[in-house]
Amino acid sequence: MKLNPKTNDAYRLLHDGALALARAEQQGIRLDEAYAKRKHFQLSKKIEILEAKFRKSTFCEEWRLSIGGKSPNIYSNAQLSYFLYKIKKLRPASATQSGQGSTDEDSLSQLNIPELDILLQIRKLKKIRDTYLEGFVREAVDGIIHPSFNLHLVRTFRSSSDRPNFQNIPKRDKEAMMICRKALFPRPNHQLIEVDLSGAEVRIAACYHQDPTMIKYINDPTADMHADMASQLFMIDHFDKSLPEHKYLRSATKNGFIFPQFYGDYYKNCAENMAHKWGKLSKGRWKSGQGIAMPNGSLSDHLISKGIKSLEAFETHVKKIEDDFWGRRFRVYAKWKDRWYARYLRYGYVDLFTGFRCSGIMSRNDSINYPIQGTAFHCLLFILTALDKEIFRNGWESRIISQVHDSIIIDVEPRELSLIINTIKYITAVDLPKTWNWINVPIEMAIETAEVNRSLAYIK
DNA sequence: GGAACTCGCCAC
DNA sequence: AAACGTGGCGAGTTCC
Repeated sequence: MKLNPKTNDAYRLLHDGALALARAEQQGIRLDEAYAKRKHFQLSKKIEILEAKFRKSTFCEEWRLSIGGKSPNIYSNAQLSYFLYKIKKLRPASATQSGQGSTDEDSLSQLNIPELDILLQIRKLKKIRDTYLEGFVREAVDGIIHPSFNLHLVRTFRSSSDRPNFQNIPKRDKEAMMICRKALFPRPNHQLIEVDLSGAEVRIAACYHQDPTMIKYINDPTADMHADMASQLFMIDHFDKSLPEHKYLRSATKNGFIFPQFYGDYYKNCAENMAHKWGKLSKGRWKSGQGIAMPNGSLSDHLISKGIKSLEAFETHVKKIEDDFWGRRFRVYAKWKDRWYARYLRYGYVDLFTGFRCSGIMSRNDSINYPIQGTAFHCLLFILTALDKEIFRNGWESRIISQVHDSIIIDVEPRELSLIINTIKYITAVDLPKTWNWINVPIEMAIETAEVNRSLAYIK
């Protein structure tokens, strides 16, 4: 891509940011190599056993015969797709970009073939072993990993990371998270901490569109956008966050409706995902007792009692809520999106508050998303750079070691912990809005810490 | 034998 | 009118 900072300030941010990130790269992260190799071995054993089990199955035997008695390559999705959808003539749940029947996790599990679950288990373990553990060991020099952080590769002016990529280490899946993150340590007698720009993109978006409803949600600690939308989408009369069922639907709404809507998704996808992926409801007409549990019965019973009896009816319902979301609740935001895209069509570029310019061919969603993503990252980079400067100015031992778009990971000398935290808070609350006066909502950093000598798996 | 592709899957 | 944004990487496959 063409790097196109428009102003001297934009150039300075990248220059100073690159120096700070270079120091993080040079510092690196300690790898417990013996652990990584031990885990690698254990995973190989497990994979071997699962593979043997799979190869003994009638399903695999059928597959073998279908290709003339050759041993199938169980890691070839092309072969698997051919066997499932051309030989066995099963109906693929979805298609890949090139139109082939898909063999991703969602599609395979919908076929309800027990042997395929073994295959999915193998895939998961191989991902952990080959991408993460093997990558860590391959890239370590004298027991230290030095990942690269790039500022010049991403269309939105975010960063990327490689050799190894330190921005996609498993976190959500508990098992994968523990195996991978237990390999990574601070220097001896130090502790790892992670500071996170909370709701970075939503807040930065608000600086652009200045929607009063959104600004209220951000400023009012008692307001809860996700809960409000969950109540509306699932027709919950009295939302109660202390009920696990309501808490689950709140998180489903956040990840299945609100964020996708902000990225430019539309009601049909949202409705399908909310019903199927999160609500565990079938396609078509619903029966009693289906879906996830609710305080009184199942989700299907609850929705049927509200007059929504099928996925199609739910889609219509979600469409109405989407119209309300953009047409009433966040209408200022919606109007900003229209104006913003119109301006891109007219000029062929969009400018960021931070002095960068995104140009080139963009979709409507791109033209809206890029500046928000980029600007949110620039806030993080500003904080990271200023913190790095303070660390060296004061001669502290603590070191920034990594960064993941809206968070910074620091290897902290325990006696400096409160100095580091106070410095970050000051930079975020005072220096940042003073430097960039277009910031008109509070920007906050949340801090999580691990105890001394504990791995990245224990940050909380 | 390597470049470029597809697919799947990890993160934000 | 159209319809989810950004990356990196491993394995398999295709092309030259």
